[in-house]
Amino acid sequence: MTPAPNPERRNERSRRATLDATIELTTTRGYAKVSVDAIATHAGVSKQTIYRWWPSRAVLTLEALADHIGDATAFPDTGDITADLTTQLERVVAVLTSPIGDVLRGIIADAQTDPAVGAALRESLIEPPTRLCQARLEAAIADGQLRNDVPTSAMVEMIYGTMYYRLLLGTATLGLDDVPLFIARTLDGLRPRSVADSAHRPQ
Amino acid sequence: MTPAPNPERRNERSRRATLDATIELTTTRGYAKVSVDAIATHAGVSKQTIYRWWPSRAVLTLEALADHIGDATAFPDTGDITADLTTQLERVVAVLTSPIGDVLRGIIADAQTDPAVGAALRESLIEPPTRLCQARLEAAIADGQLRNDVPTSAMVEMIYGTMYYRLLLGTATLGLDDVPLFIARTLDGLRPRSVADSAHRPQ
Amino acid sequence: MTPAPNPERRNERSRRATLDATIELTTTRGYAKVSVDAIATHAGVSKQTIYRWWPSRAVLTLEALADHIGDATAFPDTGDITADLTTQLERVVAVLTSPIGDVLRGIIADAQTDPAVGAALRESLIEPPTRLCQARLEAAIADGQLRNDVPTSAMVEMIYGTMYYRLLLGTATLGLDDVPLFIARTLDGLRPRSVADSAHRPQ
Amino acid sequence: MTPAPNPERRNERSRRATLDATIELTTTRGYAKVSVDAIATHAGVSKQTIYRWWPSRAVLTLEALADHIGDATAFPDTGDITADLTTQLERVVAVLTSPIGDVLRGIIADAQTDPAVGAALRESLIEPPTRLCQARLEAAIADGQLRNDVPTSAMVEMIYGTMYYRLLLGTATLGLDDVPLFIARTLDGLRPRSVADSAHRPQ
DNA sequence: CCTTAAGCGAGACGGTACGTCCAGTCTTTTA
DNA sequence: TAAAAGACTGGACGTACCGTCTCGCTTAAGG
Repeated sequence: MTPAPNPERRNERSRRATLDATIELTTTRGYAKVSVDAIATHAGVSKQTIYRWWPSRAVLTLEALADHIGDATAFPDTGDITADLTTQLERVVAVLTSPIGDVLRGIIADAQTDPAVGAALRESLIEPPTRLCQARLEAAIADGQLRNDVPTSAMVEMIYGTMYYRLLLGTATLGLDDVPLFIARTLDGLRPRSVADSAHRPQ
Repeated sequence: MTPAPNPERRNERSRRATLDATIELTTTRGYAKVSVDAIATHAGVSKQTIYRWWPSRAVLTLEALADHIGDATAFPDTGDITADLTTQLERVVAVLTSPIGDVLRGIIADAQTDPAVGAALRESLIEPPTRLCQARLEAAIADGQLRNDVPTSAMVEMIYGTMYYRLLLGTATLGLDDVPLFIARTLDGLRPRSVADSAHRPQ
Repeated sequence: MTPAPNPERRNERSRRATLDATIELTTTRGYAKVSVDAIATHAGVSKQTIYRWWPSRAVLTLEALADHIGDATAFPDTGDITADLTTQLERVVAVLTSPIGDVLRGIIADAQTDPAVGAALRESLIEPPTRLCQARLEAAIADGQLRNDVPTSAMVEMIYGTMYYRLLLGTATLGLDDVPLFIARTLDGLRPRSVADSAHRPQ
Repeated sequence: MTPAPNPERRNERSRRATLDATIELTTTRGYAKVSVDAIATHAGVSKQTIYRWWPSRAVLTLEALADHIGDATAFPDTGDITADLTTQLERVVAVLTSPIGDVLRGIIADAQTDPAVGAALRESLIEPPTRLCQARLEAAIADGQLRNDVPTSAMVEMIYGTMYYRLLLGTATLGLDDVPLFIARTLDGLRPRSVADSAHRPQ
């Protein structure tokens, strides 16, 4: 094992060039067609330097992606949970349907093989927005806009689930227009409104 | 281009051996660690024969999976949609949490790169059960158990979305116990039942 | 082992088509670029039929070549050995410098690997003209035009050696103009004529 | 196209191991039965490294051969051209009749197909000894031991021609005993000594 | 005349080697 | 001691042929 490099001596110029080249190449050629060699060459950086600081192409790309997107994902709070979720999800969909979305799909693909990628993915791209979303949902529960007997983690899964389902399985296209419908249906539930709600409900 | 082989002259023994070896190897070693060479050797079949009938390891594995699972996915209809969905989803989860689930994750990963894999995946593993599910949902709508203003395709996405979200992003484990909750929450909706339902609903 | 086919039942049309296709393809594409598959397809013949009657592509090509050239290699006898050798060698050089010569080079190449090819080569293309040549040389010896203490087999090697040396090693081009020189030098010997001939001769 | 490796950074250990393994395998198993994979494995070297430095198995084997033989082919000069040629040719025949000779035949075979192999063959194995031989012949001409109206290049072809003819066409075995005869006959010429030499000579 | 056995076209098959590509490690030189 | 440069091992890829095999179809010979 290499004895862990000293981050203080790290060359910022190399780091920058590597991240930039990664974004540049993956968004134009497609994640799968970009080799570490290509990134190194394009960045004017040695392969060893890349492997010194990142364990794999997927993790590197993940960092490049996070760096590129920034964390300007502050969740709006207008008081109306439907409106706020819509605003936020539209931003997410906008990203997912851009070339960046394809890169993300490639990373998710690699995460199926390499647990470290999965962990890094959740930590850097999935969980931060999730936490903000859950906080907003908690507020909506406190407001009485959402029921209090469903954990917000489950709510998040319901909200994002459909989107990723389409993205990864390709069963349908994903567009900004879909967002209000996703949210409405998730929040509304599927059962007819008039009859007693609990009739067919188990547990 | 190779001039398209004649399926009538195909050797069934080779086909069987290939599919069996594929299941055997992918479920034990893990999809990502199985090369086409290994499958060929293990099946006592030549690599060329594999490439003659399947365009890629992913499509081969997909067919092996479909062959292995069989299409005994008839949807139950007891009259109670909640119970029937539960029965069915539990079967699905049972598969997804077995070694087969890991293989499927590998194929979904490859589908992100190769559109042909995505198409084959949808056609052989995703859409057939989906169609059965939608038929059952239509019946439930006719029964008055489900609202009639949401397309069944959207219902399917909501039902399966959460499951695949967990499976592919690894945000939480997936177990048989989760199924009733997934279904209950999806069918119930998230908003409190007492207040006017349409207040916050857009569109 | 296949139990030896019955030549009487052989299909002449297939034989012809195979030989013709072989000549056609090898002379146009080059021997090395012609596969048995290609010959079979081009001849409208099955591969099995080819392998039933010929042990290898090289032997097939050899037969095709012999069939194509014909055995019109009667050695002239005008009484003048120098003139006759020149006539004959010019014919040989004409063949060797045509596309056929390239095919022959390919066969000689294969003969280095497969002794059966070597044997067939000698038997069908090398030895028949050699025998005629030796007969003519015997006559010349009887005439007193050639010394009688060198076996005609050795004479043949000297006469053809230079030609094949150039052909196979590519040290120089081979042309009709070279023939008279080859012959003159071979027949003359290399030593100055005036001094006593045996001075430096061993044995 | 691969961007041409830098010879200065070449790993000598890999080079040595590759050349040694090539000699080892080709001389024991026979040139035709040795694959690049086998050489790589036997040398503990990756196939890519072999292809980085050599364009083909034939060229590699050629270099291995040249490396193995060394260039200790200094031509003797005792003043007696017959004796010197004999000494030298006996060395050549000794090599050609050893396992090395079989390897060389394989390379000559490949040279019929691949012009690059032919060029490399001439440059590394054929021409250097040829040049030394020609120099010795020039000296003999100056001595008056050989006639001055035949180019030494033609003399070389006559001297080596017979040998290669036998080697490649297999018309007769090649042995050390043949050398004095080859040389005597070549130097003597074929015509009877007593009569006027130029009688039948054209040109 | 009718069967029977061979040759045949077609092409799938097991197998071997090819030459390329990329991952990840190691080595050398420069700053 | 980080970094650029790039050669290295290792392993999978997909392709090309080889020579064998299996399948129906045709065709000639012998009962």
